[in-house]
Amino acid sequence: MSKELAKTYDPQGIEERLYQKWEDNGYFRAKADKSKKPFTIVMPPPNITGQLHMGHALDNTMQDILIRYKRMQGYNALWQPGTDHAAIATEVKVIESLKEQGIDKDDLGREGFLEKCWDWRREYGDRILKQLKKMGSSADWERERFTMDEGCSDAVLEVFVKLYEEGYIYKGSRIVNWCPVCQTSISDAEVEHEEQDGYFWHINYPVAGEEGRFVEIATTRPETMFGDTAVAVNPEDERYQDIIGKTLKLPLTDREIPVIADAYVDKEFGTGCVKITPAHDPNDFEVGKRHNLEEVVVINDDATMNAGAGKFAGMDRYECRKALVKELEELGLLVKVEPHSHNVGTHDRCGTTVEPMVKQQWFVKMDELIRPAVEGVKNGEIKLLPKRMEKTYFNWTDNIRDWCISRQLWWGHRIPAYYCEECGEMTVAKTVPEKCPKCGCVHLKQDEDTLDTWFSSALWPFSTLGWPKQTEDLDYFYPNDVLVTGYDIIFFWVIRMIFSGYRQMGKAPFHTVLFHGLIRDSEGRKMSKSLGNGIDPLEVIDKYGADALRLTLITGNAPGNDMRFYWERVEASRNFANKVWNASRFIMMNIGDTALTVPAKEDLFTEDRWILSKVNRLSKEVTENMDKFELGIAVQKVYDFIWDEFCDWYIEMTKRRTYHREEDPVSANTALWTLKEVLSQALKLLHPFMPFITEEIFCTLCPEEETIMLSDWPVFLEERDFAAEEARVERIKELVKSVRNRRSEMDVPPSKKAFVCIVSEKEEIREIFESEKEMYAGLMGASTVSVQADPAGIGADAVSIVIPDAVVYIPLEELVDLAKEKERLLKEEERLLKELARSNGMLNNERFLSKAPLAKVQEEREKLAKYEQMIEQVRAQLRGMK
RNA sequence: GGGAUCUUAGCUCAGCUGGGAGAGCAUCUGCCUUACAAGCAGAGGGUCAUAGGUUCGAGCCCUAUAGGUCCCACCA
Repeated sequence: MSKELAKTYDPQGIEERLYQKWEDNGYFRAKADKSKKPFTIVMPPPNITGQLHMGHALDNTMQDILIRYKRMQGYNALWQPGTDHAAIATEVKVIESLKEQGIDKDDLGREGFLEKCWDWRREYGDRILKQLKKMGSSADWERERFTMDEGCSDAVLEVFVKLYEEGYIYKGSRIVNWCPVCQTSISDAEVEHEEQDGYFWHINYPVAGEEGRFVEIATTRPETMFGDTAVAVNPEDERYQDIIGKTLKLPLTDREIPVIADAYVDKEFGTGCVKITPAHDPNDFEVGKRHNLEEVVVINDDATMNAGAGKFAGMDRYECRKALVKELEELGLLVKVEPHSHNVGTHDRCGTTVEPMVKQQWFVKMDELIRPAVEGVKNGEIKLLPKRMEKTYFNWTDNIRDWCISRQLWWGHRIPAYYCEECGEMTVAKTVPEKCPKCGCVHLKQDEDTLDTWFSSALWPFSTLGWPKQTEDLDYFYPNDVLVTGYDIIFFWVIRMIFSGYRQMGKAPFHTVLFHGLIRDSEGRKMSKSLGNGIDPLEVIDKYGADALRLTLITGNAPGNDMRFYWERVEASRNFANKVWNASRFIMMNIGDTALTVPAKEDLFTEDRWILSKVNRLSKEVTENMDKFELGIAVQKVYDFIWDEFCDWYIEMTKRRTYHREEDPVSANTALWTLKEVLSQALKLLHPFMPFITEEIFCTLCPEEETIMLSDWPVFLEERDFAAEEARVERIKELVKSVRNRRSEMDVPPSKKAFVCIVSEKEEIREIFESEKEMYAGLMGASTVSVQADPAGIGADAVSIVIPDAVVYIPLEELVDLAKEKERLLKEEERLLKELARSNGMLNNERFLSKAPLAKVQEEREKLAKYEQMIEQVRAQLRGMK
């Protein structure tokens, strides 16, 4: 392969080619292999209705980073992908698309409609997975699963029947959240509460048999009055003691309802009298149960009023409200109307105001099932990151309510309950019973309802591995290791996976849950279709490449925090990619066809040891942060190393050697070898974050290697730790920076090379600056450097710079202004005096000396000595000027 | 109503167990130095929301206040 690279990094073309290579070579595959340690992540299955959005991009980037990292560490890393049938979301989409073709769902019938859903799934089901590939996702695609495929459906049946037989699943009449538009019940988790402005209508209910006496109730939903079966007051409320037990005439009807006493009523709120509508309000439902009240349903499934509403029958609930209020007003029963804002439940899918309805539904009894899931997090078997998510988690588990799992939809797993058409007996079984076990009748009808989509995703960590079959994969890859997901589905999904894992497998599904936040737009708003502020990750990839997008999503963000998306940040990431590209290009250009040999240890220059030591420790720090799931910190360290240390210093330091290789081939070989060595280490550390560019460079740099993906993750090596050389280079950097700074301040053109003289009384300091001259002279624009013990021979017109343990002189006759020099030195003295005061203040503090750690005190003493020495030098300079 | 979280440079955010405030972008100055102008060198810019407290020492821990965001919740 040629070692020529283009001048700027162009991700187009490269990414697709490399991805193809990875897939073709089966690098993503994971096979159960007892000789290796497994590392497993299951991908949160995206909906088959989905298009890649920033949330997916972030979620999958994080998973891919972890998987690639572990794979390089030698783990058998499985990233299990798949998609979710997304019951209601898909059904809505399919209905919409049918409508465009002028087809009505009901005309198709159940079978016909399901066919259309499967068509949809075939057409769009893996669209999003293809998009995920563009991100560089290294999932084992051959294992792709679908929540409604045969195996996953088996798992659903198995769990349903088991939980039913164990008594955890029951069918019952309860108040459920009903969506009148989607015409299905929904679980509590699917209800979003929003503050809405409404009214409080005060209505008089006449007391039966007592002409002219009324009870004033206050309601936000007057139309439900047709379903009232009582009015309740607080038993302690002295205002109403005398009417408890009396009867009221329900206006506009011929019904009479009792006044009951129930502690649920708040005396202070409203009028202290509450109309009770058991069929249309969850609280009233409870009150009704306590007082044996009738449940009168007055609203239809489509939110129109039924016959119970008398002449308002057939009207929409809100139309009825309007007409009813008008009528009450005319009758003189409307006392007043107050503005009132209150929380209204809406369906998270369609935004429709939820109607509480009494319905026969299927539920999972949660109180007992949730216990191991609570225990598992409490005892640390499962860690939630960041830790604060545990509070959210417990907040939910502590207030757990039974889970309504039936949906009045067609697309989904149909509930395996069968009813005898003769005697009505219900049988729950995995397969259709041949006959009714009670009466023997052979005509059985399956329950019309399907299951909540989360019922199947709750089983995802093990259903994807073959459960309920006891497969080798299941044995090897379960439990999974890490789950990566957004904190927004902690209730929907995470909790349900955890309790299902404990219940069905006897083990937690994973040991760590890594939560990430939301990606917002540049103004901090949620990205949403309705706002039209979403940024398409595919567009970002087209413009800047997948690596740049990945880097953008990972940097500068702490786990669990939301982040804002800025194009400028992508540009910065792209610039980094280009930097890496060009540094590599430079190195490869210099290596050319040279055959490099491993240098003898004594041939390594100070700077070689310094950078080797730096990258060595970098690998340790990156590994530590990866293990803590601090991906942002990990990649930041790699970024800083490559740009600030490797490119800005080391590469510059090697130029004098690589440019004059014929003069000293050994030195050039050592430099080139070190450049290559450090670059490949850095590329490996960067690979999980930026897989494409690192692969492209690595394979060009090391043609003998097949891929960076399967190379060994760098580990810290004691023999590559060069503390002394690091200290020497730090001294030199300090020197170079101060000289550059000075030159810039004095507007010395970079082209002007100057003589630099370094004066130090200390032998060991002189040794450093003397022996490393060649390394740094060019970096600070010096023509020649002289290192001496005293300032003899330096003219009074040289500028001086005080650095620790030395004074640097640069004769710049024509540019020197003595008055300014003096002013500058006085300023420097002032600065050092402040430092001295601070340091002395601490060291003179008895309590600091006695209480602070010894190392800290020592550190402070060293600083004090340094400042004292520097201020002495500054003063000596000032004295010399007089 | 309960809870979480945030407030750090002009902007977006890091700052993990308390020990002299950081990055990217933006701004200013000088450089097209044969890897990179998507770059190099240098500079400016912060009473770490406010008020108390704990501590030898607080951006970090505690309490209160103000403002923002989010989640949960059956007050009709």
